[in-house]
Amino acid sequence: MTEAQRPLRRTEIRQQNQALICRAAEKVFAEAGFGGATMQLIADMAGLPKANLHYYFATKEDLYRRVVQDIFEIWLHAAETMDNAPGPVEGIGAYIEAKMEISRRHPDGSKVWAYEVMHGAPVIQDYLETTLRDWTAGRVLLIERWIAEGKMAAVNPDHLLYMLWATTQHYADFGHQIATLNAGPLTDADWRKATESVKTMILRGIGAL
Amino acid sequence: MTEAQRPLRRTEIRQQNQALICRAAEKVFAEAGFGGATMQLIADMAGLPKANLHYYFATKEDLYRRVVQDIFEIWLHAAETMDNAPGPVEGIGAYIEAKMEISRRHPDGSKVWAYEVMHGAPVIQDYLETTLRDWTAGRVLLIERWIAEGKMAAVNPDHLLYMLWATTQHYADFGHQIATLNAGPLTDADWRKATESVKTMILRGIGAL
DNA sequence: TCATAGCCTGACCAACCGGTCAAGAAAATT
DNA sequence: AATTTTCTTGACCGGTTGGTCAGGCTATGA
Repeated sequence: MTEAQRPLRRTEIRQQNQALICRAAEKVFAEAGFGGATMQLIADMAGLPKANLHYYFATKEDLYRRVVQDIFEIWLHAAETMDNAPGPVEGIGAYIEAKMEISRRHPDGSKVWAYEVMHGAPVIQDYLETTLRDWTAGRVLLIERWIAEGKMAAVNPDHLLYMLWATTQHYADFGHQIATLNAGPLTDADWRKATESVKTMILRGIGAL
Repeated sequence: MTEAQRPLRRTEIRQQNQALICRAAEKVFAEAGFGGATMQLIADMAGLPKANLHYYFATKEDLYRRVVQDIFEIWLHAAETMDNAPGPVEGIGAYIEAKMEISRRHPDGSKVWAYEVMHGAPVIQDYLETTLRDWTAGRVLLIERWIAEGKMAAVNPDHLLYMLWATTQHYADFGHQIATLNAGPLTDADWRKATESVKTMILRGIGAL
């Protein structure tokens, strides 16, 4: 990426190459799944010899785990938008916007996550049982409080969360299908319209509008 | 399955073995993706020697294509429930119920479809551009008529369809995640509650309730 | 009963896979 | 400058994969 300047520092080389490999791996894993991806393909995509990948990541599974964890981090970080909101219109509205933005900016990451979960979550099962479960439980309490305060209808909080995840991630995971029906990739305006549609339908669906 | 009775007819043998192989393939493709699945695994799952698979399906890709097409058929058939309905409450309500039932009965098929689309739909691209596009266009007209007749709010029909697909298929594709958060697979009552929640939120979301 | 056509399968193969390794190049340290 | 540590890479390996094939087996039609 950056043209060859002065010799790079050791730590820089490490970080830069690891990031380069992760980016390439994310794309290949998204396009082919774990089984269909090959280290050679990832190496070619990154512009490095295959043996160099194994210098930074001992096994294909280690590299895959790293990619999945990176996505989970991004995903969790966006989830914070839901907190500190006075009500569902602001909280859930902001969460939808954040998740739609991730679907747009990190479609490959979203796909790898989908692959992983569909596969039975062999790598991130513990995350599901700890971090995700805790986060979900906290958000359920938040939603129940909003319901008790009369700020939204008495919907089932779990299924509301599933709907939020499903709808927003669909624009990444099934982006190819949407692009085909749309006769081309979504434009800026398309994404704005999609986000607005999702927000309106869901917020009205939970009686918050 | 059926105990060895009288010798089977030729056509019966063909149909029976092809169905057996397809069922096994669906499961393996869903669990491992196209790249991760192996003909040996599918053969073991079907209880047949690997060479026998190649007698009925020339290549792994042929078998995969058949599995994807079978799912598409089921999917399309369920889509008919939306027609001949007086309004969105009946039409979309029935469609949600049908799709939730498919997610429950054919979770593996749904996952293979998801894999295929995430992969860029190399096998069913033509279906997307013909059959699915036509079906979608027809349903968009139907929804626009309902809107014009004042039976529902003026939502964007495309994004409504995406939401329907995303939400219902999520219960199949991300079933493992849901089961983990739910501390176990969904029961009959759980599925009924899920279907009701989805129906209520979406129908209210489009102003049909 | 016999011939034919369709079904079955163990053994095999070339291609490819993830991963190793030794030897060299480059940077850091002394 | 010398030495050590980290980085780089072509060549290689055992194991697995999709696919083949010859030859045996079984139902069917005459």
